[in-house]
Formats: sequence, structure tokens, C-alpha cells
Amino acid sequence: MRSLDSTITKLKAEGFKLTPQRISVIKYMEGNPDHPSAGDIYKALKKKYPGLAFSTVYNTLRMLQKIGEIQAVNIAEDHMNYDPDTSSHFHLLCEECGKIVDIPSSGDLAECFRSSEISGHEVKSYQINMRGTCSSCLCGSSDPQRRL
Amino acid sequence: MRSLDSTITKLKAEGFKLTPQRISVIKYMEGNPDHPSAGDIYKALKKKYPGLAFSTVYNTLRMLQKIGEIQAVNIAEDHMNYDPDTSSHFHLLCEECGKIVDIPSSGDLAECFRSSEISGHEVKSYQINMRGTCSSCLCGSSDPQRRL
DNA sequence: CTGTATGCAAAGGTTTTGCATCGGG
DNA sequence: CCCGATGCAAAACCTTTGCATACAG
Repeated sequence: MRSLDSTITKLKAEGFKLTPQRISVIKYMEGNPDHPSAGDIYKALKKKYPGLAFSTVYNTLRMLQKIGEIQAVNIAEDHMNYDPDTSSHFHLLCEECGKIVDIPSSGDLAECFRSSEISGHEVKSYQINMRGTCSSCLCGSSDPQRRL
Repeated sequence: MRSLDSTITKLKAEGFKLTPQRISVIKYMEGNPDHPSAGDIYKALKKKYPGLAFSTVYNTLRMLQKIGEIQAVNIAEDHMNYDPDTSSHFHLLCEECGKIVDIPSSGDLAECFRSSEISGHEVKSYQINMRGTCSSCLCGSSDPQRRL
């Protein structure tokens, strides 16, 4: 997801309709670093757009996934999170504050997945998910953002 | 999970009770390469032990996780899978047959996670999940085990 | 206009919880 | 004996689905 404009252009090119609800979801995701869940998106947008259904959020997310504008992050145990940054990077779920933070992809790591063939299997995609404590919680030991 | 005996010994040492239901779950998991879900375990054991509750399966799995005898694998989209092999290795979800296969940890990959500090965050654990096509489905293109 | 997206509600699946009862240590 | 585990059922939660209506192109 580079920008609102490029995403909308892509939508049109792929033949999808531009409804206000879809645009609101796209706006919410664009540049959002918080890896929101479908529920987060629904709750946040429901205030502004009372006429918004849960299924519309899911449909829009699925559509954005299909055209490669967002990626689903399978790191939490009981729900999916969504990331507008589809470049190669990884995620850490902080066990203190519950946030999901981005981890840049190191050259060494990328090197391991250079080939699409690993142990005789064909690898089409991969995710690296970590758990631990994020830098904010490590420094500010008075944990200003503790949620758990 | 090394063996049935060692697991039972560990359970006793940790002060957990040895009930027939717990032992049946442990037996089912021990050496099982199929990464079953809680539902798989329940369905399989319900035949032999009609007196088995879903909650007991979940309780036992949580207990086994806590004492480090199994690990939860967060690779499927809508449920958790469980693996009695807690050594360092990764998983590939085959998009053809739906199976989860083990990928041995390479030295190069392990090297990347040598330090518990990455990008200023403290990493306590990590999972590498891949999607693609497993070697069985690649070879036997007549896909004898296709499920999707 | 036409076809598709929306909203609503209900279903489906997984996991959790509450409570009376049972049984292992 | 006693405390914790079990079984049962229901609830909670996330996600998907079906259908009539509304609306973008």
C-alpha cells in the first residue's frame, strides 16, 4: 500500500467498485503501523460510518489481500491482524503491551529464503513471528502503555 | 516430548494429577507427526473414551504447553495446531493437501536468532511458518492425498 | 440500467468459562 | 479426605454466509 491514490487506481484497474465503505477501510489502513484486527477496524470506523457492516470490513480486507495491497499477519492466537506494509519484514508480539511491532528483514535472513525450494518442498511465502518484549517496554520499565 | 514415561514423570514432578483422560491425550500426542488440532484430538479420542470433554482436551494441552512438552503452532488461519516436537524446527502448510510438514532448522537460520536481542527488542521465542507445496504433492502429481 | 457491494442477521467453528460431581494422591 | 480435574453446557469470540436492498459505473 503505497498511497491512497495508487491503491484506488489499482482497485479501478482490477474492476472493483469504489464505495464509501471500502474507501474508509483503505484510508484507515493506509500508513497504519498498528496492525489492526478486523474488529479494531470495525470499531474505529463504526463511529464515523454507522452504516458499516462487519462483513463489509472482511470483504474489503479480503479484496485488499487478493490484490496484494495488505497482508494478513497470523501472530495473535485467536484472530488475524492486517498490515498495509507488504514489503519483506517480520513481526514481534510484545507480551507486555500487546502491540505488534515491525522487525526489518535482515540480509542474512532473506538469504536463507533466497531459493523457493527448501527440504524438497516448494515455499511460496513465509512469515516469521516472534514473541518477547518490545524496546519501548524494555526502556520505560514503568510501562506507560501496559495493557496486560 | 521424549517418551510417554518421561512426560508422566515430569507431570508428577510438577504436581499434576494423572487422570486417564490426560494420559490418553499424552499418548495421542507422543510421537504424532500430524500436528493435530484440538478438534482432531477430541474427535479421535472421543471414540475410545466417550467420557471426554472438549474442555479437558484444552486444559491438558495448555498444561502440556506450560511444562514445555508440546508447542502450539500458529500456522492455520482459524485454529491452533499442536506439535509434540519442541526442538527447533519450522513448519510448512501445504496448500495442496492441507498437511503441516516439519522443516528442519538450518544452521544459517538458527544463526540469525543466536542473540535474543533483535532491533532493540527482546525476543523470547519465534516461529517460522511457510506456505507452499509439500514434496509429496510435488512428486506425485496425481496427488493421492489431495484434500482441497 | 445492471451487476455488484452493502447491511443485517444468523450460522459455523474454535476456544473459554461456570459449576456440580468425581476421583487421584 | 480434600483439592483439583472432569464433564456438560452454554457463552464468547472471530469469521463466514445468504439474501433483499441500495448504489456505483
